[in-house]
Amino acid sequence: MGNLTSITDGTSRCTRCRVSNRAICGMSDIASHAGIAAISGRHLVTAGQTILANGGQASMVGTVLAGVLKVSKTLPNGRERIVSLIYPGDFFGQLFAPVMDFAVEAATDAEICTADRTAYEGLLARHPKLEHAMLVATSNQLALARERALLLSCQNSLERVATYLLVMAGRRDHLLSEKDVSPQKSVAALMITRADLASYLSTTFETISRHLHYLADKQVILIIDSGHFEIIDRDQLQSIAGVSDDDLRLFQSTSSQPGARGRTPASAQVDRLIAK
Amino acid sequence: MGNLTSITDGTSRCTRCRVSNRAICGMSDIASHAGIAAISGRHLVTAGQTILANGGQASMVGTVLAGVLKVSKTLPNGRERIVSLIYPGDFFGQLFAPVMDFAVEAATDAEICTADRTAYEGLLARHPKLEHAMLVATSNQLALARERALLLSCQNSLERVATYLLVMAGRRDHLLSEKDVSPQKSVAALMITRADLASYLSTTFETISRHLHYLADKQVILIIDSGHFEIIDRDQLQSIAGVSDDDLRLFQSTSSQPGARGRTPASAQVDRLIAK
DNA sequence: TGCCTGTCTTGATGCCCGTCAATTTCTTCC
DNA sequence: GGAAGAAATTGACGGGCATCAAGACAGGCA
Repeated sequence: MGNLTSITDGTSRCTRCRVSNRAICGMSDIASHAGIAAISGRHLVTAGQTILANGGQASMVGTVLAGVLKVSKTLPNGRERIVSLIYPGDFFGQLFAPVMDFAVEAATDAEICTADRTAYEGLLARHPKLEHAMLVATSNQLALARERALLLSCQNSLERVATYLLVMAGRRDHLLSEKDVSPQKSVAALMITRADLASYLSTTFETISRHLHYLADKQVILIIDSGHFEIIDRDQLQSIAGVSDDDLRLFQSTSSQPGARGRTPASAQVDRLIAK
Repeated sequence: MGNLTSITDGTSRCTRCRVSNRAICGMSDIASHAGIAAISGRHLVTAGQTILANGGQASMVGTVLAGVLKVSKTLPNGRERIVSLIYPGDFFGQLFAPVMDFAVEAATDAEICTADRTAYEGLLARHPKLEHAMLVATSNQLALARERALLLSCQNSLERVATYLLVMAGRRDHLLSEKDVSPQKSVAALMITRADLASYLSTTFETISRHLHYLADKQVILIIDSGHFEIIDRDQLQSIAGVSDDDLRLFQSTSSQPGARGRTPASAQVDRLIAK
């Protein structure tokens, strides 16, 4: 963790963590809570920075506090793909395997909370409740990975773009509703560059650009700026995407704890990072 | 479990189970071992039979003893895809969620060992070692699902077919080597129909047929019959697939326990099912 | 043997979308 | 404010592969 920018201030205790209502570390009992605090620390990372390298040591695991991380992998032939995106409250890293199968990088400037992997594994061994929470979270990640594999193979590129817009709009709606804000407009924020999005959706940024403008021409969405899109006709967008509400819900839950509906303490920095 | 064909014979104890060296249930301590035996039972299923329906109750979980199961899902537009294949020793089903996100069906005639889901979850709660084993297995499944998503999105259809042949040949080599058999030839058995394979590889059976004959024309493989292919030039096949040995290994381990190298007791039925 | 059904093979056609290329717009930094 | 570079837009072209279609082949059954 030597190359990460550490933060030390009065808010580094887990109980006051801004994602404690969503993250693994907020779900466990007091004892393990204290244990996590002892082995973890907060860090700032800048967009593009590598946190864990593919093929390198799986030295740590962590949770995203703000911003977006990308999990990516490169094939021998040089083609690279973003396998999954990690949002605030989500766990990242790799347990029980010393060598990373994937790379973890910051897709945007981000704030993360990390712990030494083996120390964390020791904590899991000592705290069954924490291990249980970890199993639930991993099961959810597995369902999500399979759902993604399905969409990648069944949908054409327009459908994938439409689905991403719906998911991101739903995610923001959900976050805002947690803060008792009910906005008139439903807005999808891409949060990441077109190139990253293209890699994630398994297409090219030219194709993404074309599809976004096609949807705007059809009056289904309104382009606010190159990173924000207002959903004008949600029904039609969903019809184009060809997915059910259930499918969307799977992706929208930023929570490791399905159905958890805690209150997020207001945080100017989270707002800024989400609004970005 | 009412509609499954149950088996009751002298071999239904977990300690004598033919996949106990690979499966979850073989990894835990004696106490949980006994617990599993109390809530589980063996069943025969025939090819095409639905074991757990998408959208239905997640009533049970289980382990495959012989044969192949397919995990599939249908999108609202009617397109169906096989999301993953479950081989002997692998866990199947869905934990901590009452409604199935996917369907589980028998791709071939198969023998499975099942347990009531909530009873199994209770067992996990009482036996931390079992829960730990479950977490390790789920983490591995997650890595595998991500690897598959990567290959689906990075490889063209010829590369995917080549990869599948390598994986299946490697899997068989590995199983045979566990029995101290070292065959001259390396043979890939598809084990499933071209239609299922097409769905799994996200292509059509026509394309699969073309690619298999293309590889045969190039003297890379030899068509034994429509379901078996001898690997003549492994290096070239791997070069066509464009994957590393590491990538292949991820798929080949039928074991939930990475690196486990136990002895499989010889079993005529397993042999028949593998040879099929 | 002949019919039928399911699986596999092989050919012809079209289109989605990746690739290349040329601008245009936005960002950053002096 | 202007230059340099990155990101995004827009157009033209071609190939991989899905789709449609027809035939080959094998197994089951009367």
